[in-house]
Amino acid sequence: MPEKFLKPYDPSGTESRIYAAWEESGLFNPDECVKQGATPSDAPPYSIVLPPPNVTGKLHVGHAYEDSLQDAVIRYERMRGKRTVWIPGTDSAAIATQSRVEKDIQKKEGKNRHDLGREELVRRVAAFAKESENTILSQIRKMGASLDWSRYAYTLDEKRNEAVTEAFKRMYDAGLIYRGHRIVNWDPKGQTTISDDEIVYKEEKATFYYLKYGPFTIGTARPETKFGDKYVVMHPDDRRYEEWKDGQTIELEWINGPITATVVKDESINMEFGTGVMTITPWHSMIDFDIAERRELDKEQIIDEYGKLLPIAGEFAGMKITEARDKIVEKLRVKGLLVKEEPYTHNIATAERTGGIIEPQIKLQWFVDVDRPFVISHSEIPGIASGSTTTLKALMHTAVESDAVHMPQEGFRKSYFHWIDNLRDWCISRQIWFGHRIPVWYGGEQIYVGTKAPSGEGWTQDPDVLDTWFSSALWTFSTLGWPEKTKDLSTFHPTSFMSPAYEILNLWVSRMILMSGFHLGQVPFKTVLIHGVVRDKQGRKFSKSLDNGVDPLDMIDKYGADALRMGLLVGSAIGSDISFDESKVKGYKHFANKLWNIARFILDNTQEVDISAPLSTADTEILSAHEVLTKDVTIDIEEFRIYMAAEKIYHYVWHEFADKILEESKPILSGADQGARASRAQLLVTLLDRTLHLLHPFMPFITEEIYQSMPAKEAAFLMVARWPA
RNA sequence: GCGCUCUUAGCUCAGUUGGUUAGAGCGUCCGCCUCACACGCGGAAGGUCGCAAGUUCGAAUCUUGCAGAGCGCACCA
Repeated sequence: MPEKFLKPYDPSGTESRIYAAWEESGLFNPDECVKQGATPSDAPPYSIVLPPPNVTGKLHVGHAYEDSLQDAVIRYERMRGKRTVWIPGTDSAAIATQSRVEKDIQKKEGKNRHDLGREELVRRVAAFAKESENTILSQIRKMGASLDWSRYAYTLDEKRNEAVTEAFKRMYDAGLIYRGHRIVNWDPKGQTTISDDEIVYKEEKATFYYLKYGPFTIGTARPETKFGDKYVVMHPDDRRYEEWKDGQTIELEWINGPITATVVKDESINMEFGTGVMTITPWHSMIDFDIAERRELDKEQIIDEYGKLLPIAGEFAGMKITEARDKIVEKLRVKGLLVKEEPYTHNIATAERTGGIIEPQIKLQWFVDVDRPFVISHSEIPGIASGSTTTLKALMHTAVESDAVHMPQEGFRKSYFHWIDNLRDWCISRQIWFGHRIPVWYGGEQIYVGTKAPSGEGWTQDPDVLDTWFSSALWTFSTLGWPEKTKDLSTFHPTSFMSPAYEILNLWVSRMILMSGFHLGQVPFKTVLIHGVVRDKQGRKFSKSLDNGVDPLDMIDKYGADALRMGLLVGSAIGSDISFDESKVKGYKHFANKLWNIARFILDNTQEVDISAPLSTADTEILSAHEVLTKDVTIDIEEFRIYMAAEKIYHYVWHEFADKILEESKPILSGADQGARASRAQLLVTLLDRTLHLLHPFMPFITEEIYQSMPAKEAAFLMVARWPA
């Protein structure tokens, strides 16, 4: 027996050695598995693409949880004999990374991005990204993740950029990407558009003003936007305003003098709210914009990109809206236009990354049209026939509705449909510098869309970059070599399994379905299992401001990766939030040691006994109980009850195997009956061997380490040994 | 406002299709360094499974209502 068994289990020394051995064997790569005979060449494929972590620093326990879950699944499938591949990667996360680096530079050097210039800033951001990437990849290795590093991808690498530009061009050619003046979420602080999903709503106490607008009283929380309001809107069924007709014009005294206003009757008005009458500011309000679009009304800009009032505001021009508000209210009061004011609580939109208060603006941007019908040439999605006419929205809906994308959690399914049904066109251009540059060139009146710059003089490329989710949305197939028709693509796509946090169900999952559906006529993955967010013991999110972050590496140093994996997986129903409890991790470190001691006992007591002896009846019974466990655990994993599978094995190992079987074996092993001894020795070795198999997806390191010391091994590594049937 | 989720031991959480004395980790108390393991062993305390009603032979598990916590979406100017 190796000497190391004489001491308590030492994860730190073992884990790095084992991981190096795995990596060196090449067996994370399915092609290598086939070559080495570990997997039959005609075995069914099973693929997972790692949700690429953002290169914005280092990993947190949330990533550790995600890695544990996927690694358990992929290791199980590999042991089932499938051709498994788990593809690693990282995400440039355009806006998140750039704003992170910009903040750093601002703090340390007092410079902003314009001081540095585009080239220099991008260089600095890329350097930071590279550094994070290295940190992150080493962290993932420490977790024991059995990723095929030979297929590593980065959203901003050359291959992925090719996929992005190609995808853009194809969608543009199909009329699904267009450039247009539409209202977008403008972040005056970050000086960029952001998507609906990058908005955080914050409650704000404000004042609600009632203003005299000719014969009407209108309500508003934003008097500073009202300068240009020349449409007064009410519901067509509102009896109170029956005498006013749609299109009728009225003269009235307004903030900066007399104006002509037009009455608009529109059903979008809520009669119950305020006075039932409002004026609209289409340039700075989503709702107003919709009304203006529908009724073809004029739109006028009041506030500029920096949140300052434009000349239309007259004497208030150039003021920041926040300081202008009080002054404008005062003027209204003086002019007798202020009827009353009352306190009011509402949610204001702020930018997630910069904290800036969102000011809706009409801007010329690039959009993905989710409602425009197009002909899908090839489709494998049930309910959408090849050659039929569909829309991106229908595609996203049908993929899940038809169960082509299996979403077993009913709650998340509902929430997905709810989101899809309310979806608006997706603004994909961002006014930042780090990311995939929009593959569009302008030459005078001409527009050129292509994967490379057009030949000839006088073309300038669009300065904007794409929303980071555009490249992430291609992830399941860009990682497999698309747009080339690679063997990987035909073998491993659609991927088998995806497990994102519910936070990015809409941001990412739906958009992967969109892209994969349009470009391949396939779903991106067959099963999506949404998991929860890891929180601290008080149920709070991990954040820098609370300083409650837990570094997975600290946990690994203290307890080992196996213990961390178990601590995260066991007792955490997938989908609900996970409270991170260090004491739990500690408990599973003890469990690892327990297993270690079981192995020591068995290896020590079976060395001088013939372990090929036939089993006794009693021993066969114990073995068949183990088979029941195996069956149970197998079903649990198949149905993604990973947490239950792990707990069952835990319970078996400690309270059945160690407490009962081992204890009862002691007198037999030390007894005089040679037959019984041999039989029992054989039983224990078999049990240990099979248990290691079952436990391996959850605790890969210690199980592999013990396996390497087993008297007879079926495979070079437990990692590629067969799952017991 | 609409939707979703949660409420089980002192703490953090499991409990798969309703079925025997409701589980795990940590914590607490008592006794043990028993020749695999003190990262351990033996024993103990601790839960009217948020509240109320209903369905059922039987409910932590299904239905309804109520209370509390959290999340998502949409924002009403």
